[in-house]
Amino acid sequence: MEDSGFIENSRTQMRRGVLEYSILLILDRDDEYASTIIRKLKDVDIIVVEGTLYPLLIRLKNMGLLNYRWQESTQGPPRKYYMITEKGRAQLRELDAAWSKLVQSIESIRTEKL
Amino acid sequence: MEDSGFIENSRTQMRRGVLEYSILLILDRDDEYASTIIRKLKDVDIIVVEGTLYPLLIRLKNMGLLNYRWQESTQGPPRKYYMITEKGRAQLRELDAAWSKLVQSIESIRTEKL
DNA sequence: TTTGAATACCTTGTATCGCAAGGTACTGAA
DNA sequence: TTCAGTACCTTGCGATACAAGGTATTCAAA
Repeated sequence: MEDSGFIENSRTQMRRGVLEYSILLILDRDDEYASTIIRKLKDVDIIVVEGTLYPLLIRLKNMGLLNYRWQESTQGPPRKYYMITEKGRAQLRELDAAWSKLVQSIESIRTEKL
Repeated sequence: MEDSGFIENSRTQMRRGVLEYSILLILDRDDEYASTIIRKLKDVDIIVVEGTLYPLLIRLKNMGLLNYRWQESTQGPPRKYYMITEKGRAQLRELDAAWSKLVQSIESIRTEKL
């Protein structure tokens, strides 16, 4: 790996850490299908591709955190709209806490409360 | 994977994302050897074990972001004190920016600036 | 009616990386 | 000289994001 690959790599790892969290946050607001989720994440510079998202959605669905319904589209094949379940919301609240804690932790290191 | 393994798993992934960043932050303040780094991270609830840290320090050293010197200990074998390099500091500044951006991104999703 | 472009969903193979577990080596005290 | 404590390092495994490629549906244009 060459030089500034390090930064890109590190950035990628940071993004990975919040992927599941981000998706649950988005679906907590509205039901969405894959392309919209990808676009919304991209809008805030969290780049995700299909090959990452589909297996992840399926995993979350199998864990009972998400569900989906098929919905017709005016142009193109039907879409799989994912929605968050009650169980998903419960987990989301825990992830909220975990994220806040992590932000605090980093802040502690930065300000030398060690 | 069973039920609340999800949260623990997600927490772990979040931590992973900031590991390199955390280590550079710590070494930006003082030179440290492995055990101290592990303790400082643990103090802010970022759990890391030896098997994770050693390869990581070696990788950062090979990339020229860190250096080390041997230093005697009053009890036990000599210690490998790691210190950050100029190059390391430069990359750290970029990670600072990347981290701030990510915190902003999550905040955007949470507050619906989508 | 058939072809092709656009859209959507999914799978496979690969590389990375953290972690559990286990190994080596140095030190000082019993 | 043996043992406990400390420190450094490696190996094998599992999880997972991503690149690349595949299938299916729709609609419009030829």
